[in-house]
Amino acid sequence: MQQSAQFSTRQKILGAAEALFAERGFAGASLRQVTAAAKVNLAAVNYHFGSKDNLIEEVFRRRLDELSRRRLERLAKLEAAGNASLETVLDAFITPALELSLDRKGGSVFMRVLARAFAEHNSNLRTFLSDNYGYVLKDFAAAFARLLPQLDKQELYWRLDIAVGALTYAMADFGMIQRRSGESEREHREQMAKHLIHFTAAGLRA
Amino acid sequence: MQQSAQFSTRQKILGAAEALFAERGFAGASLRQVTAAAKVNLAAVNYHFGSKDNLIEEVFRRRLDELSRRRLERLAKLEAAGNASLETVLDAFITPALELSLDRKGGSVFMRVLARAFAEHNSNLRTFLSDNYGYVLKDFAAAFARLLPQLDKQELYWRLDIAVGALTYAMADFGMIQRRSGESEREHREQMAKHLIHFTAAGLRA
DNA sequence: CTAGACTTCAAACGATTGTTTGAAAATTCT
DNA sequence: AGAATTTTCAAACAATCGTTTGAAGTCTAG
Repeated sequence: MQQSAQFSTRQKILGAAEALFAERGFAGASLRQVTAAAKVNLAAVNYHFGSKDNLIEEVFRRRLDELSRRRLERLAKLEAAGNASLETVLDAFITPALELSLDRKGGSVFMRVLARAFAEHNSNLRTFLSDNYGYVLKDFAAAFARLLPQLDKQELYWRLDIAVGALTYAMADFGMIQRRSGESEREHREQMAKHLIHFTAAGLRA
Repeated sequence: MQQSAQFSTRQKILGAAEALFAERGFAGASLRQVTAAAKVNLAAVNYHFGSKDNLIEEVFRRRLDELSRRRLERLAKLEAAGNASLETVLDAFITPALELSLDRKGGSVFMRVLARAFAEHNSNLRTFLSDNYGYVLKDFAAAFARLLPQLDKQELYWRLDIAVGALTYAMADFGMIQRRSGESEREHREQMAKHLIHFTAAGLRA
């Protein structure tokens, strides 16, 4: 009957860690809480991941490898088809994250974990993310630069910085808007994506 | 010689706690680290504040009481003078925070602590902030509603939610833009405020 | 000056932290 | 089947956590 039986110990730990990190933060969630939620032995974390810090990095790697791939794939398709606009490029960035959020296997809290990482200002974690996934933001920044040739470099960077903030915050569901009753999770997320693209595109080209 | 001598034990603890909470989070910063940085005895925290949770709330109270007062004061002045526009109302919200950031007495990290609180999704902390300072956001939301009568309630709430995200993220300095060499902290912050107002106003009225 | 209140201090409380150990159990390979 | 490898487990490690204690120190009012 237990759903978790079909997952490996590794996957059970990653899933429980992701949920608890989202809820309590990296320092706030202990390995005992994680292993209890995953219904595995405490020592399994150090056996499979070596340390808590490595577990944290693995929580990101599990989602970000595919998320980055899908984002860049969509972006490349747009450019190849000559369909690149502020709206479609923003869509290429947002939609893969939205699909991840709707993924049955617990992807719905990962964006919250990702936003937590932004708050860790000087830690190894931000360096890890920047080193391993910074190229994604770079490619998107280049696409925006092509679409906004009238903006000088400084002006563009300011706007992209603000746009990343709006996207990060909204996709982590940090805001106060709750899903309306009678509205499915999918509908709610799609509404959010629609407004997010509209708002951010206007801010970028203002 | 030591600058801290002019501050009371209470103030020294609040200042050190604010800085360490910004850097390591609430769970990540221990009371021993806080009292060591403040150069006071460990027991002083429980003597003056009762508990770590109370200390956290007091870190917010110390800044937010005045910040909220100044924001609403500016907003009221705008409305009295009939000068309310998206730009001026956003300015009323942002400028007091900018001034706080430039305050010599360590206000520069408080906005980062505030953004951390947004990541604590279900904790007592968000309830505390919402209960005690939620009226500020409510008053500003009402002002925006008056300025954007063409938007229905749902549409308006979505945009305000996204705007709050952009403001929170940017004012916490979570982004990647660094202060340029030869640029003062004040100039940097003022540039940020200018771009933030421009971007957000465009997003709101798009 | 002295009594009383306020503040600081070193030390210790039990609980919890991440990590390690070595043996038991389960799995894989020949 | 048995040998070898991988995985799980209960137990313990030292370190650190928030909090409490009671005595020593500092300050203020009468």
